Amino acid sequence: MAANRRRRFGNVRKLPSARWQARYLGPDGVMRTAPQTFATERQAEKWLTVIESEILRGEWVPPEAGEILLSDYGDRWIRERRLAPRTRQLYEYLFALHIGPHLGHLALAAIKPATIRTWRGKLLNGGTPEPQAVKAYCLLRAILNTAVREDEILRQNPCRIKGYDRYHTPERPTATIAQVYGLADAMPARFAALIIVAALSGLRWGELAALRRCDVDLDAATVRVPRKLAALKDRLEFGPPKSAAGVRVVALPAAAVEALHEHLADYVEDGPEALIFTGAKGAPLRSGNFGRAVKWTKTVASVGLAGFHFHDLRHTGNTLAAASGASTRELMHRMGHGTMRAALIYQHATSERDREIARAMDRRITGEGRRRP
DNA sequence: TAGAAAGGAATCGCAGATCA
DNA sequence: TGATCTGCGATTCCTTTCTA
Repeated sequence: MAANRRRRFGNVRKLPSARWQARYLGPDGVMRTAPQTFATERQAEKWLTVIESEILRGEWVPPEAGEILLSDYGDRWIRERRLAPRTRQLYEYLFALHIGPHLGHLALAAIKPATIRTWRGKLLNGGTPEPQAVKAYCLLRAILNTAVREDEILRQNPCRIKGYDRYHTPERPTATIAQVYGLADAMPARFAALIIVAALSGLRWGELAALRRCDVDLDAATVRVPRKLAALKDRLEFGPPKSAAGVRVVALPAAAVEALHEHLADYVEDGPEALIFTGAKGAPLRSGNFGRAVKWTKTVASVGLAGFHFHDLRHTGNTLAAASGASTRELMHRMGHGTMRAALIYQHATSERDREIARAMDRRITGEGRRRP
């Protein structure tokens, strides 16, 4: 029995201690020694066979790669990824609060599915809301996916636990017509029309804040949505809606036209470019200022809508349109959802049908005992 | 469907304007 | 002159939407 034998892959040799050592040349050209010695030659050869099979299957990773700490890798991942500032901000927050403190000290290779299960349990038991825990899990999975698929320093992603990436989102409330008008009445007068138009058009906050005189056609009872107003970190910016489908013309029920008519006369400056909805001093609306100006939390509670969000007015409009007979496709048009290519092709037909929906909404509004000053 | 990105809610602090 | 209001920026947290 030779103390140093040549093999097809790697080699084994007997050490002076009488134990056996295995070595092999990796696909990266680096000669590596097994992390442990073996009692018998057979055991050393078996170990080499396993390594060879990993290389042949394309599953081999440099053993030192998995020693990178998650804190370092995650930090670099967030820094080097092409992310929008807002998303980067979100990921940094999630990593710093939920991932780093619990798993940051671990080497990538040391993170196993069991580690993930324990970590999630700790988060939830520590009072982390489930949606937060899910977000943190999804971020960690994305980071480790890069380690597996792009950097090839991990063989498998330990974040592969069924159900950990989902959580139940409670359905948002909708208001009745009477509640919408009650809310409008409870608002400072200059914001009453905003509430009614928001509820009856289904427009997003940013779309409403960006509306100009030239976008509203009271005779045709339509409102055009060509842009949105986005509150960025350092400025307000007018831009196109979130997607091409967001650019649309929405038919308004007569109740919304009536509210807009009064609002335009009382609160909107002359000129086609004048913003429809502004603050008391004419500045563009910002959600923060609006909430404070109208004491939103208290006001919605006073009309029996505690916990109601401004965005829920959009859901209210959607629900009302649905109850008025709008199909899913028609609803998507009103809401400005993105996957409605066919609807855009048949834009004329959709516009006509949209007008019908607005009329049906009117009938429903009248039927529900509308009260308006 | 996963991953990514953006929108929105809520809140706080600061500074300037307004008013009694 | 001090109190209050308002606009604005920043931050954290959560939800929705888009794209590959």
